[in-house]
Amino acid sequence: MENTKHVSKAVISRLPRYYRMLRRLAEEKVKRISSKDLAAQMGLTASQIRQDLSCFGGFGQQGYGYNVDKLIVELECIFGVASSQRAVLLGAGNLGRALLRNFDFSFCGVRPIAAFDTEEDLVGRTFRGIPVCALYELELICGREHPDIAVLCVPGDQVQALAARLVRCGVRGIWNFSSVSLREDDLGVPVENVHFSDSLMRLCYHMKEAGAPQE
Amino acid sequence: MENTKHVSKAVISRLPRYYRMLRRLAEEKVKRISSKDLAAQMGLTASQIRQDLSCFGGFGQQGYGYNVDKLIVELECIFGVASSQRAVLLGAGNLGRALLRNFDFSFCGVRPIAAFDTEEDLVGRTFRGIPVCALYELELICGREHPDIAVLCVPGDQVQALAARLVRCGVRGIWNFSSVSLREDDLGVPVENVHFSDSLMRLCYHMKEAGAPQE
DNA sequence: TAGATTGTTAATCGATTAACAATC
DNA sequence: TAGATTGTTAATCGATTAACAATC
Repeated sequence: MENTKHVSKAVISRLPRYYRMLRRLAEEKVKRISSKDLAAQMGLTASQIRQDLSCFGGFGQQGYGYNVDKLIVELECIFGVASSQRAVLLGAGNLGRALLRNFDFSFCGVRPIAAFDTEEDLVGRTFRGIPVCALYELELICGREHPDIAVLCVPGDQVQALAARLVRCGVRGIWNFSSVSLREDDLGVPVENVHFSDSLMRLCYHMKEAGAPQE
Repeated sequence: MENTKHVSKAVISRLPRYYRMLRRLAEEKVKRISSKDLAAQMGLTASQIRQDLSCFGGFGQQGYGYNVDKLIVELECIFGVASSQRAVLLGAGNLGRALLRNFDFSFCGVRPIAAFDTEEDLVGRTFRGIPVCALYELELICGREHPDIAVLCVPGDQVQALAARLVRCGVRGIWNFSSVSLREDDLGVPVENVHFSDSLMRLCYHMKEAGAPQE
């Protein structure tokens, strides 16, 4: 029903930022906020915030602003946070383990249920209560547990084949940390590629720009 | 000199993707590529690629396309990859260690020189040859080594103060993996915030969209 | 009631695409 | 020379900002 209007990519990439800021405000016991104040805190315009939110409904109130807790719930609804997606993690190397141990999956409404690796020494161990299983058990365990999301932390050369295998296992979304990009068009399910190097290169670019003018 | 035209944010965020793709093509021994072929492989339009690159100069040749190796060098120039930035890493927890061990800093022309932590058991250890130092030595070591970039992998509540301290130590850019966003306007140096949760929430959004229509 | 602030419409601005002369 | 493909200009498209009536 909220699917009628097309929501642009730009809007979608701002929504998680709104959500983070609102969760922080809620923690600080802020009960209400105007688009004006929210904009100031986030470095955006009030107009843009109202425009973005109005894609999904009228969540505010004239003369009052937005109720922080209510808006959080609305955003969780938009993202499906409440529906608690189940995730499997592929590759329990340094990065995979760092995610299992440190990343707050529940913030996004995601719950890791198992990790997989080919490394003998890792299989059987658990990290924050999540067991590492042997990769050959993937089909078996997915058939039983029906995970929604696969988190890929494996070397780049294995990613393409593994992603296809996971889609056959029924996962409906892929969160890809490997160095090789995956494409939704190839796989048939939504993909988010996380490329650390892109971010670091952008930083280097901006540093170069910041350095150049005055010197 | 390439600083005359203003280059939009959208262009800057595509440049690292071009660079990754070209590096991959170079590995596969591809010597030349047209904007048309590059666009097809990346899911963009040829026009956009030519427009983007022309912000920085005429790197192609009519009737031929782009020389892959030459274009790689041009992009490295744009990002300052060749100048080899030196980085310190703050917080040698799971994520910090995962970066030190796995992430290919040199791909971006960055070289980690030291890590810092307050944890006694970590101080003195090395990861991939990078020593973990005590945090109280930060000013001393920065005074001696003049790092360009700080990589922040510390808990959210410490980030703001630590970032300011690093800027006083002379770092010119901050790569922030903590859950709290930093802003260039507050710090006076370029910042890249990496928010895993934003990416995962976007994935959840797209999964919800993909699921809704047919069912 | 008066003040504040929304949701929405219209105006502006910027980014992407299309077209094509230039030229390898 | 003919074919291919660039860099750039103009046209289109979309996203952001400004303005304001509606209303809490």
